[in-house]
Amino acid sequence: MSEEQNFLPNPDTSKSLPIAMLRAREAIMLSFRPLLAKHGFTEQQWRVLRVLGEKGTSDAGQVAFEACILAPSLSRIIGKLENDQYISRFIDANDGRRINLTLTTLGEDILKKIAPETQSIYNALQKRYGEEKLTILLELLVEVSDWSGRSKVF
Amino acid sequence: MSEEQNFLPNPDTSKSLPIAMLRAREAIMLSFRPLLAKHGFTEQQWRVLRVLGEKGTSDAGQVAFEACILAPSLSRIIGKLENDQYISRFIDANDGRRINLTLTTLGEDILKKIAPETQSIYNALQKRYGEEKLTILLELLVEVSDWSGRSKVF
DNA sequence: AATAAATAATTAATATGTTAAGTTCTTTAA
DNA sequence: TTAAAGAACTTAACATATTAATTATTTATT
Repeated sequence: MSEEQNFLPNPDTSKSLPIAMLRAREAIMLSFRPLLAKHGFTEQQWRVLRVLGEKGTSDAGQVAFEACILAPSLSRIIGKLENDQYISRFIDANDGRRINLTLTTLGEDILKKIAPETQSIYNALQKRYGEEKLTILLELLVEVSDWSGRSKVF
Repeated sequence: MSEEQNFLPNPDTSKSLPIAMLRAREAIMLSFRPLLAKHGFTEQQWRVLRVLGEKGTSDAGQVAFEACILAPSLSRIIGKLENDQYISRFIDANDGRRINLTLTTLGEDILKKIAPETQSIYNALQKRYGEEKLTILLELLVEVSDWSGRSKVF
């Protein structure tokens, strides 16, 4: 019989929202990670490429927000992606502080190659969990993150 | 007018479940981080202390699963927590491979001191987003992470 | 126009995430 | 019973997270 103490007044970890988000995210990423690993990308590198493919040329600040990556991390990530020729960066003509990022042809090609595979993985997840269930979950998550007008969070 | 390309066949990042989880988690953690920082703990260190307070003495594997931390990260974290006298570790009597972890008196004291503050923060979040909404969200998240019987995920 | 305040990005320092390799101990099987 | 397989933890190597400090540029003030 193990010694249970539980002198805590707050909800146990199984009812902790931040921990539940971590676990659920991990469960989902288990399906995606092998694909990314196969192509030699990390999650974060892939998010940067996706955002650039989606929004077109964008400055680092926009990419950081959209990809949910803090500025210091992004600096290193784009350094590597540029070095590997997937993106190129240049100073904004109207604001010398801003760095614009854009996909190279190589970056576009790899994106076009991998994106369909991620779609089929996502379809499998929808089948597994139920499409409407995932839709509701997504809505709730967006609601939580949009509470204060998503201002200055990143 | 910025150059939109969007040659991607998969859902845009605003509809990506993993990204939505990241953002929502970040929105929630914004409320908790200042408290932890005030006491000099990281999120992960705090999760380890919470788990030990909740479950009592546990081996490293259990703590890793409960706190949602991979084994290599946990090794470093418990090294620091032990060094700072919040926990102590000793080899299991029945299995020489296992490391048992337990809170020290100092660890229990700090837990008792901080836990009530986290509770009031959580109450504020419930008021902000609605209690039933958070409950539904939590249920959906648990459902996602429990899909394959939570076996061997960690 | 000169300077202070604000902004965008980077660098620095410490901690954690992730995968692979290594250690030690336990269990299995020949 | 002993060598092989497996399990639990640690170490290593590289990438990212987080906060603070720094640099360069722009905007606001006077």
